[in-house]
Amino acid sequence: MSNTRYTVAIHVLTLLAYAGPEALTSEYIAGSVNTNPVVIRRILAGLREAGLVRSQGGPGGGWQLLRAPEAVSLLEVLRAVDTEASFPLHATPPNPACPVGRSIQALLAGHFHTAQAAMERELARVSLRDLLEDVKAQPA
Amino acid sequence: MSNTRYTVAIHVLTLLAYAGPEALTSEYIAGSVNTNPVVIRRILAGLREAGLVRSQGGPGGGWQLLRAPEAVSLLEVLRAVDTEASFPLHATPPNPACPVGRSIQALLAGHFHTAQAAMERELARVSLRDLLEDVKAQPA
DNA sequence: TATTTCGAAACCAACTTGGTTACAGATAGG
DNA sequence: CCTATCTGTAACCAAGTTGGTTTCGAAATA
Repeated sequence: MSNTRYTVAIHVLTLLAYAGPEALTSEYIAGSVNTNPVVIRRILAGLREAGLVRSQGGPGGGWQLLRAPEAVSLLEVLRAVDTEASFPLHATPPNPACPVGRSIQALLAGHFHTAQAAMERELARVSLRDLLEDVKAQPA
Repeated sequence: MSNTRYTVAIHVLTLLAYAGPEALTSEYIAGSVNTNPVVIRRILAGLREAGLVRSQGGPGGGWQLLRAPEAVSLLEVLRAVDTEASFPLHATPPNPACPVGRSIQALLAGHFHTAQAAMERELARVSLRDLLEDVKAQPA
């Protein structure tokens, strides 16, 4: 997870929640994120596959959130953009003739999974509504 | 954290713990990890700066663990190789004229920090000794 | 002194990343 | 049915990262 797509995805979804039922174009969204509309469409395409948003072409079209903001957790967004595992293992398989090399991957996979699960538990506790409320509570 | 250095570092430290007081050369270690000795030296150089290992040149030289295996947690190893933050924020700063763009980074930084702290708490619970015991408990 | 080992720099191919251009297709609305 | 406005997608790019490799100097041992 060494890319910014997760952050951008949360940003965009919060923006859609902020906009309510109104559809936002990728160009408008790109203006808030400060990037290119195609980048936004790429990320939103993944969120659409996950069932979080829908898109509509043509005039007046754009993107809308499909769920209530309180029903979308940061964990769900992570799963939707999930690039892959938190901790990659070896680039090339370790030497199976070595006792450590033989077993280290399975051992680490277990510990890494436990650590990641703890992280995900925290992300599951935060919803788009939480973010939305904090945004609205901001001083102008 | 999208590289394999953390995994390799834990592998190497476990190997050093397995070897006890005996010094292991980067070439021998590379044989277990199945990579190039220079790659091993690069990673061990960082662990030496963190005070976890020491190196010695010349014949009979190599690398040794400086601490008792039970006194080295996976969290400490992570900190020693730490490439950087878990969740990178935006590539370019969001639009400050947008209410969401203005506040999203600070909000996410907080939530990401909480999530990472939970992950680190789990990594802190596992020591090199735990790994060593599991390796030794392996069937031959 | 000869051998072994680390230290460090330089270089490389492969891959990822975010950004950009370009254009086809769909849709709403007059 | 035309036109302006959207999305969808492919293709391309520069920049950065990654793991690996070669090379050579320095230090240490015996």
